[in-house]
Amino acid sequence: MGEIITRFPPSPTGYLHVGGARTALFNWLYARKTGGTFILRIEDTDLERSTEASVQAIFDGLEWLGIDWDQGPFYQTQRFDLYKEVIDKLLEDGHAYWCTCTPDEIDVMRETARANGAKPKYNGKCRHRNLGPGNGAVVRFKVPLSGSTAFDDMVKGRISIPNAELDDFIIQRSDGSPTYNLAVAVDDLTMKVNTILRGDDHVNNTPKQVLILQAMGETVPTYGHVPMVLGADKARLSKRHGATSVTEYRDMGILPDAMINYLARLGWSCGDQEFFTREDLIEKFDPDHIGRSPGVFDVEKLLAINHDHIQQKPTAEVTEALLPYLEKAGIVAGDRVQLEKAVKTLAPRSRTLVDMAENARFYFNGITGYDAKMAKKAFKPEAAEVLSVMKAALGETEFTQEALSATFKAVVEKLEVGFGKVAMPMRLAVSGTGASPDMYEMLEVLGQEETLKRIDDAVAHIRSLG
RNA sequence: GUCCCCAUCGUCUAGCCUGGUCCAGGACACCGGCCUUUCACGCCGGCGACAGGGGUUCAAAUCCCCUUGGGGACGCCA
Repeated sequence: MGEIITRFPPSPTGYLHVGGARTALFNWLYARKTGGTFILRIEDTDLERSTEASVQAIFDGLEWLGIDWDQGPFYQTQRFDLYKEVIDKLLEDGHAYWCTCTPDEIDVMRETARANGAKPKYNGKCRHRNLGPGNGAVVRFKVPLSGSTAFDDMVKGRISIPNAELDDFIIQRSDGSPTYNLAVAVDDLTMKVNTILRGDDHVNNTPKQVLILQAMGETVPTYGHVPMVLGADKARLSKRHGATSVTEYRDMGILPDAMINYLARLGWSCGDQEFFTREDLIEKFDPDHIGRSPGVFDVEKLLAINHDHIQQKPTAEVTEALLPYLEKAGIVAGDRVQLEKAVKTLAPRSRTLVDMAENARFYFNGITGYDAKMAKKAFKPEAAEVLSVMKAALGETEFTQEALSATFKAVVEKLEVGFGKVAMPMRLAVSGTGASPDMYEMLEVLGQEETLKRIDDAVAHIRSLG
């Protein structure tokens, strides 16, 4: 086939949703894997619903995911002259005709057909009337009355649809604008797109596009229809199932690499492999392994894979990604070195960057109080004594894990108590809670000065209780 | 209603094209245990599926047919 040329053609009528993101990803991956070209095309022929804000939202979504394009963005509204030319040619060659039937008349046709148990279709009334352009007239494509139109789908195999199922669909609206099927066929042809991975919901449009291309005497691209993404109830994914916009997942603290990993594995597989870096995906993506059945979007699994990425990714990169979430949470981290150390302690216990930012709060913003349940156990009067001893010992300790460990051991021996008697008050004093990172790692991140200060605060707090 | 597509654990899936190595493998979730200074991580183990029925075959999750179920499409939306 030569160079693979794929495209992603969203219509700017809303944000980038996860289903769209996945088809964009598949096309992008295939182009990147094969060293081909990936085109972005904005399908804005619906002047009523297309908005500038949506275009921007789609760019934002793609940018966040790290999906870049080689050509475009092309806007269909800027290509009306081209569509017009093709439509005129189709008219001229007898592959299309003018129609003056009103929407109301067509409604009646459809009602009638439906009542007879047939497929609701336009009945071809104007097909042989040899009408010319007139106000309110549309142009319809002349679909063969018999036979069938087939194509070999990359994921589903050969698909064949009887032409009798199709009606003479509109290719030019009464306002002169082209409709979807016409514009797509023309664009894919002129942009030399040869591989089209798109949602399942387009299967029924494919014969129409094939027919247009054939009428133009052109060859058709290779199609691959990817099954839909469903919600937990197996219905098509929609807002009522929760977040459907990719940027909502960004806001939830999902790493872009985790998002594309999850999205790729939803409907595509590579043996038993679950974890993929971006490079892995590009190297291993193969449309042959796109599944044929629809899949349910499972946030739990997304969170799990996000956790894996948080742990696998180099600390410096996770730290960089965390920055905006810290800012949003109002957390002012210390220097970068300290922050990275903190991130290292937090990674195993954070499923999202939002979690991680929240878990980092005690390191940098100080503590606002002590967990009540924990305080009842750990802050008994004698704890003040233990903490004082710890403070003295820590004042002489170098804040490295080995030295810290040795100091704790020495204090425990000197006091002749269980380790918990020392660790519990310390943990609470320093973190404010009973759940924190490993003691030595935590103290190392916190540093000597801050640790001693917090111990003082805790001692004062315990004594104030009487 | 008509047409198109799909059908392996609760979920994502491997296996299916090129039948036997599958009394079906992995992951998420769930349950139990281990580790342990907390919470986690990690590790080990458990639960759990070939929609149903017919064929073809020495042999079927794998091939064929039917049924059932699910999804999609049927717009001067894309």
